[in-house]
Amino acid sequence: MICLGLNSQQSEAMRTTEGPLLILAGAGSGKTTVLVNRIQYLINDKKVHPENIVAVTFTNKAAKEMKERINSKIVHPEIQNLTLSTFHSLCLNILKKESHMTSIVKSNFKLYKPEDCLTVIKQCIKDLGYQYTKKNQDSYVNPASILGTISTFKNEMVNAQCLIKEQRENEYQDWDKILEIIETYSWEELQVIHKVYSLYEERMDKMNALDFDDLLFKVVEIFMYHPDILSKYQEKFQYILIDEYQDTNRVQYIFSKLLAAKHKNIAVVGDDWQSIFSWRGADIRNILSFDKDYPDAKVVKLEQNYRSTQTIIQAANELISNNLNQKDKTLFTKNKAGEKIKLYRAYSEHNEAAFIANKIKELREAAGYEYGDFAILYRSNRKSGLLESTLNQSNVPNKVLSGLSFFERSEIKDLIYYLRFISDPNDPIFMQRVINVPKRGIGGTTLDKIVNLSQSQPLLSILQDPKDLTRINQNTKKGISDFYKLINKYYEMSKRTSVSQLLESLVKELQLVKTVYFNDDKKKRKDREEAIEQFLVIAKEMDKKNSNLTLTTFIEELVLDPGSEESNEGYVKLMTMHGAKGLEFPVVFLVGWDKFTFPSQQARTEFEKEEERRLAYVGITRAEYDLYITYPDTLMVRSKTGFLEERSVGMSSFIGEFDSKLIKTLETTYF
DNA sequence: ACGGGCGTCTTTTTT
DNA sequence: AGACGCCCGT
Repeated sequence: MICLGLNSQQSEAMRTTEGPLLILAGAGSGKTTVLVNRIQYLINDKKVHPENIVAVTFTNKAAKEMKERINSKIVHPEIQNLTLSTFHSLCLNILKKESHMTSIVKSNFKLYKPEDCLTVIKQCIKDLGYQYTKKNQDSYVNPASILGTISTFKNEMVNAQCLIKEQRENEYQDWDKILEIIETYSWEELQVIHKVYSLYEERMDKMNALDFDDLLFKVVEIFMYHPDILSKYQEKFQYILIDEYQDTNRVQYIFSKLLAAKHKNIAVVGDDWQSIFSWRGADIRNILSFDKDYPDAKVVKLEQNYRSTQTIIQAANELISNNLNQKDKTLFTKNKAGEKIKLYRAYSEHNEAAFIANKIKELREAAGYEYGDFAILYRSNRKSGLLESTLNQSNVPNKVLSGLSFFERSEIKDLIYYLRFISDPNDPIFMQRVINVPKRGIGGTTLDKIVNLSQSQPLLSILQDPKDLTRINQNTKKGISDFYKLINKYYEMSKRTSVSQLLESLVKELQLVKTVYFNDDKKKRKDREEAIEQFLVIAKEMDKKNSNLTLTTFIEELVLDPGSEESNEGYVKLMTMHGAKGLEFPVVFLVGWDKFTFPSQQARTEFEKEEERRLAYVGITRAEYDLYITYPDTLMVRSKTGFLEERSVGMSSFIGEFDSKLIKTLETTYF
């Protein structure tokens, strides 16, 4: 088969179907095209059944994009049997199928979001006699950082017991790395971590809850202890494809390795230059040493960039060449030199935002760009607010992506937590979020009492008859009773009605905007009503798509993929550089490239600094034609004494890392 | 003693 | 936007 439109490396990556294959795909080298072609080739030419292929991506966005391209390109009666999903949802499905075969997870487990886990952690910290507020106190334990640490250990397949023993528990652990992590903590810190981790495990287990990291960890445990189950999946998934391999962490790496052990038809795609998730446990060594794991691996390099101008590629190459530990490859393009990279020094963050708003309007009028051609990328979400409001003031249509999504809106969150509590009315975490929404006279103290009591008796029975709660006043009692009646009603209803019907009557009964958000101005209230209406539409659509949609499945989908936001055309897109990975835009603004914010002050080790540089590389290579880099000269910074002060910062060191001939410095102006 | 309203501080990056 | 501390009303 001659495949027009693929260069020889791309074509080779497509045709090498048997045995291990490493595809090193530079930015903009047509990676997704190759993957889709490869799947098509497997199905049409190699006659592989779609059900025997699994393609794993990192983000929902990537999975969605690939699905769309496969559906429009590949015609096959059983194409829906192809498994294409993120690591997490793949593992969720495996766990749901296998939970009855093993004691590793209970059937009917539920999934906790990070914020739910944080609530659990806080309670653990408190119950162990530490404090999670008041930073200056001796007994202070930072819940977020403990949760991060637990996540790190779970990614390394270390449970609480294994942590305290400090002994390798199974052959899949990378014990050197684990020791390295352990060494970053003092003995005292480690004791605290161990105590909280143990209690956290116990509580999660008791509530029958799994966190995101458990999804992978538990599947690998099942594979380890049930060879029959593993072999079933090895037979099913004979052809394995893993995208963004440079972002895999240990447990994902082991998962892939176990799955591929039998047939060894594993193709991984990645770019070590774009590895930006090590803070989440991603281990760049997984891609760097793929050829050591599979000595007969074939390596294909996709080095031609089809996305960007010469200038952009040259700048990106010069920047990344400052990193030492990386695979030897190049990135080149046959595209035109194009525009120079524009550099703008702003007086302040306001001035920076105003410049961008102005420039977008100007380019749209003078250069024929649409609003949808622009993207503004920042290091941290903190930056989105100012940019968003400045663009709004200038009447530039825009959308903040990947930040606070639709499902993060508080009225939608209220409803989701109601649904979650209805789906499991014995869950104290879900209850806490809704018991006093709207106000029912139940405050922190009563809540604590209820939660404490729920350790020894079913939550629902406490709410039904709060006789064991000491000293509660009439008003509070009434509130609890009202809440119980409400939940009980919908709990019963959920057994019979569809998700959307349930949600619809819940929305009608709660009247959230009237009862909770009555203090908002008119416009905001209308906005909330519309969001709720939109949520109802989403529920209806999901009901329609899946005629036996259960409340549990509905919730799982929302938890695991809350960002199913359409990348709307006609809007300027705002997102983090992390969020922009895999995307491309005709015109890109990289904002906040000042010394203080980028590279991040938190990045202290050489390794972390290199990761910041890779992030810069990702940012630069998102641009097709026109790239703007901006930085504020002064920044409002909180000093150590706690006061906000204006500090003069200056430009990021990264800007000096590429040839100044590539840069055109723009004049600083007031707007 | 308890709930609720209001002011103040803080926020890397994400499945 | 959320979490938390402080103060006032019941």
